[in-house]
Amino acid sequence: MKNNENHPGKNGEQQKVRTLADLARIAGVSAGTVSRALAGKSLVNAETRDRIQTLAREHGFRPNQMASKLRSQKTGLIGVVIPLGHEKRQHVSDPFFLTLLGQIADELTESGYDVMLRRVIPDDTTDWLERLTGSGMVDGVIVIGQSDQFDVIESVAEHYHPMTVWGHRTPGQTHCVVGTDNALGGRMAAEHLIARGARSLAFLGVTTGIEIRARYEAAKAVAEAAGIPLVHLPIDLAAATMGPQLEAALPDCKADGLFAASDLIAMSALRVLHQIGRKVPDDVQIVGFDDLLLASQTMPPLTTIRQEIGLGAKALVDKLKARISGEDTDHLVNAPQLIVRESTRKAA
Amino acid sequence: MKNNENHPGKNGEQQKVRTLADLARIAGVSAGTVSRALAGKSLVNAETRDRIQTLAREHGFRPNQMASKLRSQKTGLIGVVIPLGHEKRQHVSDPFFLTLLGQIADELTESGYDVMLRRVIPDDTTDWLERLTGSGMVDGVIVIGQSDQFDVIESVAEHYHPMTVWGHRTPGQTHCVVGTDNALGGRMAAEHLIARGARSLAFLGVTTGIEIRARYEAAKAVAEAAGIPLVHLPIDLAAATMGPQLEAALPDCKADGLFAASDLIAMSALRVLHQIGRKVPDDVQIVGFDDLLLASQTMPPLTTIRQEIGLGAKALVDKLKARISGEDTDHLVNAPQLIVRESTRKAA
DNA sequence: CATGGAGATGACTACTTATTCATAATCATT
DNA sequence: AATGATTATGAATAAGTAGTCATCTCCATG
Repeated sequence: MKNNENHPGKNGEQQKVRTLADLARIAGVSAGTVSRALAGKSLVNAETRDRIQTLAREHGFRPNQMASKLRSQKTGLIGVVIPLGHEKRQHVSDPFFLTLLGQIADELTESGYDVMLRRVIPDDTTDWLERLTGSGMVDGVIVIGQSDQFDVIESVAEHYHPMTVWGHRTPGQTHCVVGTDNALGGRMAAEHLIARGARSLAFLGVTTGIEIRARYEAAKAVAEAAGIPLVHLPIDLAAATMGPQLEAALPDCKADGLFAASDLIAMSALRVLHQIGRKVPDDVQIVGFDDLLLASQTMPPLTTIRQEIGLGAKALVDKLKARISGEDTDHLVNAPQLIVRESTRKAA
Repeated sequence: MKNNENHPGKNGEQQKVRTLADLARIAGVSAGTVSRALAGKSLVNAETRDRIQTLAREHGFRPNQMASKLRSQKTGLIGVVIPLGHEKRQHVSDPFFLTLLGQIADELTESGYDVMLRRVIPDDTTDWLERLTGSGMVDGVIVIGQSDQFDVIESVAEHYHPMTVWGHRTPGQTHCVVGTDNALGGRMAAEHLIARGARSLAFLGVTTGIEIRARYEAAKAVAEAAGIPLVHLPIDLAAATMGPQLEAALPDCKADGLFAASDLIAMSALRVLHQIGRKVPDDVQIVGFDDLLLASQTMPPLTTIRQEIGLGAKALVDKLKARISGEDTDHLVNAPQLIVRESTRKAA
């Protein structure tokens, strides 16, 4: 036992307490006891426990989480990944994903987990997901959006269990998915536009992502069944680029019913339509998708297909927790909801 | 050397390779060599290194990050905290913070760091920040917004160096801050409104947060100097509640020049003004703050005070990296920029 | 007084990797 | 051929905590 521990020495200040062992020396107990005391275990004498906890507080000591996690083989960390396979310039700025992310973070925090956020641009690599699941860093993974990485996610899901994914349900898929019935949403939008008198439709949005493609295809089917044309304008989902694209595309577009892949696109379209002098909903009607908060704030307020973000976030987290404890989970495909506002006409 | 390695045995499948030692056994080298090989160190024979790396790939082996981080005493993790001291219902939904978060995540990813996202509602606890800095979990911390927690941040900054904060610069403060000159922004907004003919001003936004208070006070000073009244309408920053509040407050508000604490409030105000039949900018002019992407998409497009989010994110990360390597850093207070669009009148 | 049991604590080890130090092997030089 | 320099590798250790097991103390019971 060195003698510079008990009496602080000439410099007067005790060393910084960095480890359990440091605190143990000061408290006159063993490191093991300190560990138990700070964990609030009942195996330590209540008095000793209080003394140690007080001491820890005085010295501002907190156990090193890395060591704790390594030892206990639980990290308390959930990886949240946003793959940006298409739309490189989209960054994480997509308000729908961000809202979902926020709610997921809420739910995870509530459950005592921390969130490790990772944005990946898969590009040519296919191990972006493996790198996270195989790292021992996280107890589970939530993937926000499948982008164009369906196959990669699928192959990881075969051997990695604690993972849930926001996105589109494809029959027979392995990975546990929570999402919206995009086909139903697309159908609702097209049917609504047609019911309110639209005679020529346009779909605004790139269909690289599987979710948006499903919306497009469902709308297309409805239009064809009704004998109404539907053109596809591949507008970017990134806020920065969609504006110019719409300005280029809309003046030549003769459709009187627009179905936008997202509220953001719809909002931008509203502005462009206003600029080129087309009245909404009299000259042209428009339906968005998501029902973000801003959908009710546009002028005119936006008719849109609502996705239940809060429910989705809760389901993603609940199912993930179930899977972490080894259970199996069903998919969850929420029915979207048509929210009628003023960007489409009143019922005849 | 056990004999069940070379020929997989009756069960056919080789065991899962979980640790360096496992792989070392298979490769016929020591764990240390595997560690060096996978780290790409030059101390191993190139041929051996390739062989080990190939083997690792075949077995889908990745070193356990927790152990690695514990050993090397670097976590590669940056904590990003959003304190929500006021505005509990705001969640992380605030688009300005989310945009900033996205850009910060970009910058950190670029520098090889991972992001640990934590949303805290300090409420009555004062150790929300200590708990993160003292946990040994992160190499550094970025705090997005000071909320009403200036003192807590300040006290942590005294002993915890690798931290940068987005927010307001207060003379004499210890913690390294990056932000916008809010007073200048407030001044610019008020002066612009007055120059364009406004004769009675209103400020829309709660002033609990230090940044917004600075905007308000600067605008107030300008108004007083010009002999023009300025009323304060404490509108929530949360998207869900600001709408009803504006609907309640704006009809009775006689001001012909509105300065909104955020673009979101301004956008919501535009809608309410439209509903109650007041024309923008003819009857009433309005200036926002932030210059989010949506500011250019409103109708009419929004005159606003632009904050450079991209620059801010880059500065927060660059300064943090400098502080992690022990350097000291200056504050950075960016001058905001007046972006004139159509929600204010043309120059006379 | 001896035994049993409960309660409290310390010693030790596992978790997995990175690094240091020492050793072995190879090659060039005198 | 012997020495030194160089390279490659293994063994041992350290990072800090959590959990297991053994030990020790104390008190009650017979």
